Amino acid sequence: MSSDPIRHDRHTKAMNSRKTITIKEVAKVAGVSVTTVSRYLNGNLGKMSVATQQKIQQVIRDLNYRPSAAAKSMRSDSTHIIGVIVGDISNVFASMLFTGMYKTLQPRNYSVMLLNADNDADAERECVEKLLQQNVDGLIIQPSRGNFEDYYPIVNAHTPLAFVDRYVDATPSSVIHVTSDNYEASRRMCEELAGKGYRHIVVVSTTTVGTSAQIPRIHAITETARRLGLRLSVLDLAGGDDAWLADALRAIRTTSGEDRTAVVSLMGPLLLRVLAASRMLGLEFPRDMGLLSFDDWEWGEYVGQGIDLILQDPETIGRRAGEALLAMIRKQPPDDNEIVVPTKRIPGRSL
Amino acid sequence: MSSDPIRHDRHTKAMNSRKTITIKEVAKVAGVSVTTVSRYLNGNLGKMSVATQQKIQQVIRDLNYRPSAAAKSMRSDSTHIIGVIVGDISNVFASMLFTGMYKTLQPRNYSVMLLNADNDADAERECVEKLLQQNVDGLIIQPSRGNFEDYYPIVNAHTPLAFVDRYVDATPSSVIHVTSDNYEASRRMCEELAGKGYRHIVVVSTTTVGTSAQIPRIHAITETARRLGLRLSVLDLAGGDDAWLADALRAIRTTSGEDRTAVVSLMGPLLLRVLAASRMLGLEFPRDMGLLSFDDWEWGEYVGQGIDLILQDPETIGRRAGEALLAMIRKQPPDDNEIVVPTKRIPGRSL
DNA sequence: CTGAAAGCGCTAACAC
DNA sequence: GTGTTAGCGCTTTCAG
Repeated sequence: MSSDPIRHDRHTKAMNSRKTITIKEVAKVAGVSVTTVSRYLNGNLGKMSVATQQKIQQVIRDLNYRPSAAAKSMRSDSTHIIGVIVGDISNVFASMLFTGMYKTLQPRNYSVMLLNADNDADAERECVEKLLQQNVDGLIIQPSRGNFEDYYPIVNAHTPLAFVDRYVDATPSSVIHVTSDNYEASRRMCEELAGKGYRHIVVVSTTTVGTSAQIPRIHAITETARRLGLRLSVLDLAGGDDAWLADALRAIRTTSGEDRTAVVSLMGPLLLRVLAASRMLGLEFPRDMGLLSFDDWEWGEYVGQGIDLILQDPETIGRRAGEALLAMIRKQPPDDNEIVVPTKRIPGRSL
Repeated sequence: MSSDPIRHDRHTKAMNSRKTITIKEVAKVAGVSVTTVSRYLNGNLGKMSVATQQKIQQVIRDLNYRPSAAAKSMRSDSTHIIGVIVGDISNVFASMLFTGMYKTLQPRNYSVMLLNADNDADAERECVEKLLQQNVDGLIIQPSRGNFEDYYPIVNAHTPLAFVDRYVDATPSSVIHVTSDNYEASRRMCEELAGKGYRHIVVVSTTTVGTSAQIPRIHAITETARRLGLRLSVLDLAGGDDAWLADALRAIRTTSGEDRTAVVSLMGPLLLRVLAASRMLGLEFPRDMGLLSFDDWEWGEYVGQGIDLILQDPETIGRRAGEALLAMIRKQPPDDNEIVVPTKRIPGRSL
């Protein structure tokens, strides 16, 4: 062995291993069987002699051996991959959500495959299909479809599933569900506005997706406004541009008369639009109107004297979803599949 | 067949396929060989009779067959997965970068495995290892290490590689490299500040990573400032909090004397810190000092009367990296491996 | 304490 | 036009 006649460049730093090294070669070079190597790799060192272990370890280093995930998963039927589908990755919400998941999944040695459904039901179906073909161990979805029927393939494949952020009708109890406290937060907000003397609430929304978290918010606001005798207008921005929004706001101001008006934006990106429209109109908050927005991080704090916010906690949503999913994968279903993550009211100077 | 005596629930919507369906079963049920099914699946319908095609398609639907990516990749030695490693996913930059990559990769039917290196060299090494075990078809990395030696395993595995955003010493020309025009943009900015009458530049940086894009920016600013005879201070925030920054800024103001001072923040997150510190001090821009920041999206536009920005285009960086990488995977190396994506100067009212 | 060998689901020669 | 069959690299009984 030490007088190996064949030229090899194992010593070269930039070694160019043409052929992929397999467990078989490791076994051969180490002078043991593949079984033993496999056992070593999986920490299954029942009563393996220390000498053997060291030998194997040495050979693995020398040969630069790297186990093939595909072959492994084929036998063990577990990929240690979690599939994640979000509505729109360019959104800050999605990126924080992902951060949260990652923090729980990575330490447990799970990898994440991240797909974007573009808030589109068909695209989402394809994403699901792709991930099922990858045989992912679990799936976390910010759903773009409203009815659970569309997710049957996942259930049939026996793949643990968690929904985050949005609501899906007829979701079976075996599916994990993690959202913000949309309803409660909206109700409290309405009561606060009324307490502050606002008599007219203008909701700015954009319900591009039927499953949007904006829906329960609108419900809560509607009910609470009715109960408290507040006037309510809903501006759905779908399609409209900033100028359209500016017009709408101006019209509303006119009709408000003596009533104090508060504009409520239902998500971070909408706040930007409201600010742009207000700038066109020369509106100032809270001088001319009150302003409050749902949001995902605190940039609004630095706008003007600070915008009043209801802050979601996407990172926690992601973390909890990841934890619950891992529990399911381990066949230890969590006690409660309905997880609600509280939002936080950040006071500003726009009310 | 129509009088199948065995009870099955193929008609049930929520069918519970216990066993995984393989290509073999499809073949059997369709009354053809596995080869034929495989050919059908891969669109390799040389002279396959239309009848056979339809039959197979039908059976695939009926059985709810889903090809196994692992088995496929094992034979074909290609996973159609691209590994992506970023420094910090919670960063807006990373999320836009990812968006850009995704837009080129997804239509070409590549999936993305996204890992976070936490701006840490060791963590990054593990990420690389993991992705190589997954046998990814290509790798896009926002590098956390400064020397190319550390990336040899990737080269040895013959995996196409692209670096984005940051610089790695001694990178071979076979590796793609996509960055902003950091140097040029910084030089132009200095000249602009001088032209506007600023005599003192205060750079706020945080060089947590040795490979940071902030380095070339600092270089360019240093050189240009010297050439133009501007005074220059560099505040490295590493470790310091907002109060520390406030103190530093106050001290600098004192020493500035009659010189007009401009604060230059080298990345978006730092701008937040500068704003927080200024608020503590009661500083206003541009009344007391000028302010300009590098950033990744235009939120600064809405702060005060609008912050002067140098906007990066992370989405384009990601897109270009994805395109070049795909070209390499197809053995069509792009003409130029050094891709520079221009930044954009967004005028504000803080200078 | 270790090994031999079957087989996971698929592709691609090579046959006919 | 379609079928047979040998592996891809690994885990895991079952046997010593």
